[in-house]
Amino acid sequence: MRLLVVDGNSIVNRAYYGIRPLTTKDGQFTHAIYGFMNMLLKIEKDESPDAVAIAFDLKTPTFRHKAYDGYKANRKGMPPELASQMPPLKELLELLGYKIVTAEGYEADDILGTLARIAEEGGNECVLATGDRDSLQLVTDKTTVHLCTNRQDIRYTPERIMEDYGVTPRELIEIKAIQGDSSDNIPGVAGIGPKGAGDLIQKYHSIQYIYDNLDSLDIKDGVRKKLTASKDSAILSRMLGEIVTDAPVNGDLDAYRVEPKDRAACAAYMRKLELFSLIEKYELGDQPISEAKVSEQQSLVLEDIDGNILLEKIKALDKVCLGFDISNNELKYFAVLIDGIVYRCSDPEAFKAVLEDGEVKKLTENSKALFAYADRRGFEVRSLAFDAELAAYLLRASDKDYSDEKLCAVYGVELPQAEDEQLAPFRSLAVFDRLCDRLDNEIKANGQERLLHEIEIPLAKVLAGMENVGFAVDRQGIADYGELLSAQISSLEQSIYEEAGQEFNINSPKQLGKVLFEDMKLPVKKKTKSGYSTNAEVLESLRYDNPIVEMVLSYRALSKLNSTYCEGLLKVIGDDGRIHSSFNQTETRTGRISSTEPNLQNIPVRTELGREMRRFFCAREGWMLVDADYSQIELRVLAHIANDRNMIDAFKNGDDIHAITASQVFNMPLDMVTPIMRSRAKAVNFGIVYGIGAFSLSKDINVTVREAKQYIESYLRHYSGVDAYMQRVVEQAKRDGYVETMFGRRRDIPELSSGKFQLKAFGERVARNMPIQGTAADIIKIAMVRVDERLTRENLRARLILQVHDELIVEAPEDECERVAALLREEMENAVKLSVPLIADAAVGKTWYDAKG
DNA sequence: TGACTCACG
DNA sequence: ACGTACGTGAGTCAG
Repeated sequence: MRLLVVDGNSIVNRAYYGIRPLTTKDGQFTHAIYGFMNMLLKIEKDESPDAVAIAFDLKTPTFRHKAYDGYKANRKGMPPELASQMPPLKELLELLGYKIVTAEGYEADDILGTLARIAEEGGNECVLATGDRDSLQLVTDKTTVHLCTNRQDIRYTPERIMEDYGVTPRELIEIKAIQGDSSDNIPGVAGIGPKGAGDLIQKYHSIQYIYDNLDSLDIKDGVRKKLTASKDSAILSRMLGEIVTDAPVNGDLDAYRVEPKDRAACAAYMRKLELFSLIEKYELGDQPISEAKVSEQQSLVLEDIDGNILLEKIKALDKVCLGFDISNNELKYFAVLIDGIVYRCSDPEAFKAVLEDGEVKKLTENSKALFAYADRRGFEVRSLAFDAELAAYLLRASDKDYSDEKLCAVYGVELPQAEDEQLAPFRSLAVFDRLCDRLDNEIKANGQERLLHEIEIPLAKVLAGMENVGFAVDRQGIADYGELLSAQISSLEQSIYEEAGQEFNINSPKQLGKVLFEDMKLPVKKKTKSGYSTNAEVLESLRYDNPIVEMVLSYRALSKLNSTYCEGLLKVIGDDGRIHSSFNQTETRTGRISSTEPNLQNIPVRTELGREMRRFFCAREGWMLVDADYSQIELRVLAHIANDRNMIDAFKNGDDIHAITASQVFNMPLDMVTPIMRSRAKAVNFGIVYGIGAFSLSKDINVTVREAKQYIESYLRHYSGVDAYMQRVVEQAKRDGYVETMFGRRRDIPELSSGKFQLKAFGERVARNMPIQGTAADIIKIAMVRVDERLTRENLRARLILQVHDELIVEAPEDECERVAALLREEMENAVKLSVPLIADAAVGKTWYDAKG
C-alpha cells in the first residue's frame, strides 16, 4: 500500500503566505484553507495514495525545547489571521474523511518520520508532502518527499537528492549540523555556510568522523579553527537536526484510508466558508444548500401565462421581481415572481407594459440590459427600484462573480430544488425577493441607498444608451493606416534581423531576450521570473548601446498600434459603421467603469503617432464631437477630503497646481519655478495620490532616492493636512477593514491584516488611493446622469457616447454644439460642491483628435 | 492559462 | 529583510 503523509503545518503556511488574502463576508479569513485544499488535491492527483494521514503540531513544547532552550525561540508564533483558519481547516478535513494525526509533545515532521518508518517496516511505500526541505533527510528507497514550492512541486528520491546536494539523505542532517538553521535556532558552526558544509560532508560524510580526525583532515586551517571553536555547538546541532521517528501514533496504516464523506455536510461547510470553487472541485455541486431543510423546501413552481392575464395580476401589486432572457435583441421570455409562483411569458407587448408601468416597482438584476432593450425600442423603463448585481457590487466591490446563484450562496438564501433542467434558470427568481431583501438591508446598514438609487441605477440607463449609440469610425482610414504601419513593420523587421545576424520572433520576449542579452551581449538591466526583462524602460536605457535597440522600440510601438488598434478595432466595427463598446459597471474595485470589446478607454494619445488613431473616431455627417474633461479632479478631491488649507488655497488662487506645488515644495516665488521643478512637483502630486514611495518616485523623475525622499517630506510639511489625512485613512482602514469615498462607496482591504509585509504595504497604498480615485469616479458618474437627463429634458438630439474616467464625449448636431459644450461644463463643474472649484474644459471638433484640447 | 508587454486615466 | 505607486483591457507567446 501507498501511504501519503502530509505535513499540515508546513503546507498551511505555504498556502497562507502564497496567496492573497480572502475573506468571507463576515471577515473570516479563508485563503489558507482554500490554498491548502487545492494543494492537497494536487498532491493526491500526482501521488495516487491508498491512504492519507495529515499531521499537525501540538502546541506543547517538544523534548527538544527542553534539551536546548533557544530552540525555536525566535520562530514567530502563528499570526492570528492564520491561527483563526486552523480550526475550520481541520473540521473541513475531517468532514471530507481525512485522518488528522497529532501527538502530544511532537511536531508534524516527527509524525512524518514515524509514519514513514512504520510504513517501510511493513513493506509499504510512503510519500511525505511538505514545503519544508528539512524532511528530505527522511527519503529512502521506499519513502519519497513531495516538496511543494512556490513554483512547481518536486519529487525527491535518493537519486534526486544526490543530484541536487551531492550527498545521501541522511547526510543532509550532517550538513545542517554544520551550516545551522537560524529559523529553527540550530546554531551550527559559526562561519561555515551551506557551501562549506556541503563540501565537508561530501568528503567526510559525518561530523563524528570530522571531529574524530580533525587534525589529519585535508582542510584549510581557517576551517579547522572554526570547527574546533564550535565543536559543542556542532554536536548539539547534529542532535537537534535529526527528525525523530518514535512519536506515539497509530501504526495501523489501514486506519488512514480516507473514509466516505458526508457529501451534504461537506458542501454546506464549504458554502459557509464561501469557498464555492471547492464545491466544484470536490464535485459536490449537486448538494442542496441545507441538509436539514430539504424536506421543508418548497419545490419550484413555474407556470406559462398569457400576457394580458399576467398584466392583470401585476396591476394589483406595487412591486415584482423580474427575470428575463434577451438575446440578439430579442425577448425570449420574461418571468415574474408572484406569491411564490414563477410566471413565464413571451409576449413582448406585455413585457413593454410591465416595464413602462410606473406604479409597479421592478426588482431585477442586469438592469442595463433592460434599459438597453427599451432604449432600442424607444420606450421608457419606469420604477426600476432595485438591481441585485449593482447592490452586491456596492457591498463587495472586489468580487468577480455577481451571478444570482452566487449571490444566493453568499447571502444565505436557499435555492429551491429544480426537478428538471428546464426549470433551472428560474431557481433564483423563485427566491429573488428574499435575496433583494438581504442585499437591501446591507445597503441600508452601510448607508449606500443614495449611491445605489441616485447614482448606479440611473447610470445603468446612461451606459445602456452609450452602448446603443456607439462611436462612429472611419473604417477606410483605419485600414489605410494599418497598411502604412504594416509596411514600416516589415522593413524594420528586416533591419532587425540584419543587425542581429539571425531571424527570430521579435514579439517573443524570450527569443528577443536571448538575441539581445546572450547573442549580442548587451548588459542585463533587469530580470523577470522567466528570463530577461525586455520592457520599454530597459530598452530605453540600452538605446545607445546598439542600433538594434532603437529599432526594436519602434517595432514594438508600431506593432502595438497595428495589432491592438488597427486590426483590433476593424474587427469590432458594427454593421452601422459604429463601434459599440460594452461599459461594465461592476468590474473595478474603486468604482470606475471599464470598457471592453473594444476598450475605448485606452485609445492612444501620449505619442503623436498613436494620437493619429483619434482622427478615425469621428462624428456622423452633420454632427460634431463635444469633448469635456476635468482639470486635476483627483488632486481637487484630495484637497477637499484632506481639508488641506494650503492645497485648497492653491486651487483657489491659480490653475497651475503643479507650479504652485513646486513653489511651495522648493520654497520660492511662483515666477521663479523652472520647468524641471514643475515637472518634479507634478510627479510628486501624482505619487501622493497613488500612495507614494521614495524609491518609485526617484525612478520616475530620475533623481536619487535621497532627493525623492526629501521632496516627499517637504511636500508633506507644506501640505500637512494631506499628511494627516493619509495617516488617518490608513488607521481607519486598519480598524474597520475598509475605506470609503465621499458618497459611501466602499472597498474592503483584507490585505491590511496580512502578515506579509508587501501585502500590508499594498493595502496601505490602496487605503490612501481608493477614496480619491473612487470619489472622482462618483463625481463623474453624477455628472453623466445629469448630463443625460438634461439632454433629454431640453429635447436635444445630442447623446453621450463615451466616458474616459475624467472625460466625457458627446456627439451633437452642429447646431447644438455650443449649447452642449456649455451644458457639459456646467453639469460637470456643479456635479458636487467641494471646498475647491471643480473645473471642466470643453472643446468641439469633427474628430476625437480635433475635439480634445 | 499565466506571464509579459503596453495602451489609457 | 523586502520590493518598490493606483486603477484598468488586449494581444502575443509558450507550456
